[in-house]
Amino acid sequence: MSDKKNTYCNCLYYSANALARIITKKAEEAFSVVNLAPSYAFVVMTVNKNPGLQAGELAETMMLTPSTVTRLLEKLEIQELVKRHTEGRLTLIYPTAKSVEINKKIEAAWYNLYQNYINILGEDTANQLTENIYTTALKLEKT
Amino acid sequence: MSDKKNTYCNCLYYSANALARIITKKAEEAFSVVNLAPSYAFVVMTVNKNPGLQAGELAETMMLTPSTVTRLLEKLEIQELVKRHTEGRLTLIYPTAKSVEINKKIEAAWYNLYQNYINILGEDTANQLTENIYTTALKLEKT
DNA sequence: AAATATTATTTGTATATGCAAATATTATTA
DNA sequence: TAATAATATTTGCATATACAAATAATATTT
Repeated sequence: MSDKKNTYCNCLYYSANALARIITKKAEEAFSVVNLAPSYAFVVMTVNKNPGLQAGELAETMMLTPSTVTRLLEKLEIQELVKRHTEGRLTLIYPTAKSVEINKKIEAAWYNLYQNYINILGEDTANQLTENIYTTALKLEKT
Repeated sequence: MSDKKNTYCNCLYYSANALARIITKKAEEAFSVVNLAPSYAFVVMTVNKNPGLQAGELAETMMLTPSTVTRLLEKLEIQELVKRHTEGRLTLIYPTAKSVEINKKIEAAWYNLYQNYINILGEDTANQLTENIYTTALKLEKT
């Protein structure tokens, strides 16, 4: 029984995905107050902070593929939470009245998410792990 | 620019998902030699090692929801890589000739995945991180 | 300047995953 | 023993994400 449980826990693929699913669930709860799935909330925050950002830059920042970002932007545009402006082959993204209006709520939700998991993990532990995970992602990405 | 990159890297949701996507891509490559997406490969390995395993146990072991496991099993059954046996309200899962036959290949692929990332990260570092991620997932799950 | 290569974005399609509800079975209580 | 509760699995539906190909625009070369 516990054999089964422990067979794969030393596999980074397995562990990383398990953690991602669990923390995503928490993030969904946290951002539900603004009716946004977490990645959408991140797009809105990022665009609010960087008006005129290129779609490709956003993809790189979020470590998502361009096609995924296109899909996120499509849906956010329908909700009037971003505005796309095509300039030549570039797509520049801008905040909207609505996105600016809810920005504080989004950031508060983000903060609540943070509080939630540092309460469980401890702040230093959580921060160290997060940084470790991030730098690992960067290392593996470059291969 | 690098502001944008660094805004979210201290968020566990963001980092964990980024890492999961990247390592999943590597896992997909590794398991492509057996034409299986990683989660399917894990199911096959697990069932080969634990014949008669319950669907729910498998879900718990893999930290996936029961419905997801049902979907995985459906598709594996079509490919004759598992056999489901309904006993009352339980579903017991068994290996097949085919799944037993490819088990060594799957385990080799798994080992290659491991070699791949420990080459980049260093074995001890990778193992420590993996364990850290796993125990964190467990902690957060229980909340 | 025309031809070609590079770059940025979008679109068609596929898939993994989960939630909530439905179903089916077993256990418990009255 | 009949009624109810608990448990295990499956189904209907929704969604995030990616790959590969298509499109469109700019840069480079000849």
